[in-house]
Amino acid sequence: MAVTIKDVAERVGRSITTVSRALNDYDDVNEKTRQRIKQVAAEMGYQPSSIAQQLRKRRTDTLGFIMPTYGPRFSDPFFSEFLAGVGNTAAKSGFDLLVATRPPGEEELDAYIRNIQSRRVDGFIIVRTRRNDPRITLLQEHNYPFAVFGRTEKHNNFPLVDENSELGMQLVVNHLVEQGHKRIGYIAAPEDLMFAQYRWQGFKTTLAAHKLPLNPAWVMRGDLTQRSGKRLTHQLLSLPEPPTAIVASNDLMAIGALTAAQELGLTVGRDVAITGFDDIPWSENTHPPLTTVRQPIYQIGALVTEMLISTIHGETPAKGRVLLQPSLIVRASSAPR
Amino acid sequence: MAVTIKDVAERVGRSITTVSRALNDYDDVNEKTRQRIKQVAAEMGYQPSSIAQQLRKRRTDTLGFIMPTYGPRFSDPFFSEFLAGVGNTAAKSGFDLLVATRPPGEEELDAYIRNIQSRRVDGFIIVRTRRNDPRITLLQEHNYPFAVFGRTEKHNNFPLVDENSELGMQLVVNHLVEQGHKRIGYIAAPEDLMFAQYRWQGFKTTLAAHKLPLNPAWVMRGDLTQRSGKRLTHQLLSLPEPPTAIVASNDLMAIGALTAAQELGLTVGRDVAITGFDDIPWSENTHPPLTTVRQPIYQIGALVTEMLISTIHGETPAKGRVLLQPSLIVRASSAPR
DNA sequence: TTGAAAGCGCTAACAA
DNA sequence: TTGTTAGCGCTTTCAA
Repeated sequence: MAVTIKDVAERVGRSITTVSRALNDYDDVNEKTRQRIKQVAAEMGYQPSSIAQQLRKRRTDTLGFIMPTYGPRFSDPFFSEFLAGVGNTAAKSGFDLLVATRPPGEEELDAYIRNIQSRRVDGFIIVRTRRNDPRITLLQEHNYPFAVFGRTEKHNNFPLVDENSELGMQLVVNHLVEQGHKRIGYIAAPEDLMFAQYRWQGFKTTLAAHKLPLNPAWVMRGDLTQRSGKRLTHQLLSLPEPPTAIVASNDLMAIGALTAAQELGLTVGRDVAITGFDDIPWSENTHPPLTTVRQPIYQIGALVTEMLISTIHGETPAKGRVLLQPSLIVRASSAPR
Repeated sequence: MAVTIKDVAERVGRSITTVSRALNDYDDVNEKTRQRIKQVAAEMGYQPSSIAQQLRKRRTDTLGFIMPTYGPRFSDPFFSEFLAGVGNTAAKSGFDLLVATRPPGEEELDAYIRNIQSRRVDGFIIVRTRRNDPRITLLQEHNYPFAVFGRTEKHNNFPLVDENSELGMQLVVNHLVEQGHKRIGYIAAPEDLMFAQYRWQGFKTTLAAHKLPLNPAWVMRGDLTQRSGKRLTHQLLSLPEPPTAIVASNDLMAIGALTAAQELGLTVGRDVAITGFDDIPWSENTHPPLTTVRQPIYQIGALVTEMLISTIHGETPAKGRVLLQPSLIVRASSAPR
């Protein structure tokens, strides 16, 4: 059995109370006593039971992160990088990270409710916001701490980090127009995702600013996977008057689009331009390398986590609402015509 | 404040004990009483404090998964898929999942020690075994439950799942030989990783079986990243007598190799064959699509988790040691010459 | 500077 | 069938 504070107390010949105070650096402990206690505790390999501490202190020093996933074979690279940002930052502040995966929907919300009611974690990290995000509604109703990557359609009166996707799309479209493209197609993201809105807005607005046509036949909606990017691109490029450039709203779909274009015998960059969004690590290793918009996922994860921890500590986060400016990464998939 | 068992007890006019027993379906509770208690508990939104339960029951129903990661921008797709397998399986058995990321080394081992001593989790999932894995040594010394994906150099007297990499490499080499290749290069994985050993063994042995030469100049060692695959392939293909086929010991390095070959103006599949290992999701979307060996990562994650949970429950896992048979996925990167 | 005692919320042995 | 009691391991009053 593991060594408890009682074992240490008996060994030192002091009370449990004194041991606790010594170890927690209270200043009403005799310096010699403290040193001896610390030494013995170390020798015995004493480590306080985190469970007992949690019960007593009424906090868990644990963050909850429930990843919204669809199929089992889920491998959106977004998550591993974001997770690293969250995990490392949490660890730095002495927080643990409780992770779960749930498909968006009832089960997902149940998981939140159970974790709230059983006080399993001190707060939640939310990602991939939806237009009317039930997770946020729930958390606000319960007055439970959380911090978010992404905005929602409503108030947004909570700690959040988001990236300025409208600007990102503006950069993409400007770039394509400079390359001489006039017929630009779009592969949108699922409508309920908030970032789909912003990216689409940015696309539409910038197109209009250039007085370019927005042919409804050139607009498709995918599900963020390569598979759908590939399928939709096949459709786009088989139109009687196909677009000369295809803007995908994430990298995964853009990668699928590359495949589709090549299957049709086209040379991407020369015959058709394709762009992505996110700058996932392998977008620089696609063939040709992918023009895309950079989002610093790791840093965003870190930032959101800092905000959550501030909130848990009862502080108003130093930066309550951060909007990051993305940058365009031009690669060969949108080479000059 | 959250509702406790005491609140429910007072509301029903029964003792705390009775409420506890009713809710946990003990059979020594009057059926009417039980029904009433359950109903009231539901109405009040009562959920037992998991912390208090953990303290009392002396188990946490939580699994620990410390991911060995190098740089911060870590995005090995292996992990997200494995994590999904672990997470979903754990959830199915009522276990939570505590996740952390640590670079292999002291800090990593410290994290294990602290989690063991503070009894934060009931057991650990270990991945990416090293030849003499200090994590396993530690866990065995402390007699702490764990289950492993991968073998080690020594006894392997613990619950493990691994895939038969030797066979996998044999399939790869046989395939390349059938395509007429005689000069086959190899990009190895970091030497301390156990799977590097098996894959290398499989490669070497099969080459010898075909009485083909193993030119030391054709063997390179990478760090699993695309970047290193690319760099080493540049070197391999710049040799006076370059190999006509390059076997990479994982997909990420193979993808880097594709890029390098193309930068040198070669057509992969025709001028040079390149193969990977893992079948990560986007190996089918590379250009050309990558010939590789399939590992069912998600299922492996699920299987390891089941083993760990059995071990925690004090059972000997039904299958204590599983060796999965991999299969070769032939794609265009190794088309006939 | 130290210790006794209470109590966080729950389960389980024991008694009634 | 129900309730009383002890106690999991810790922190924190309060009193000495």
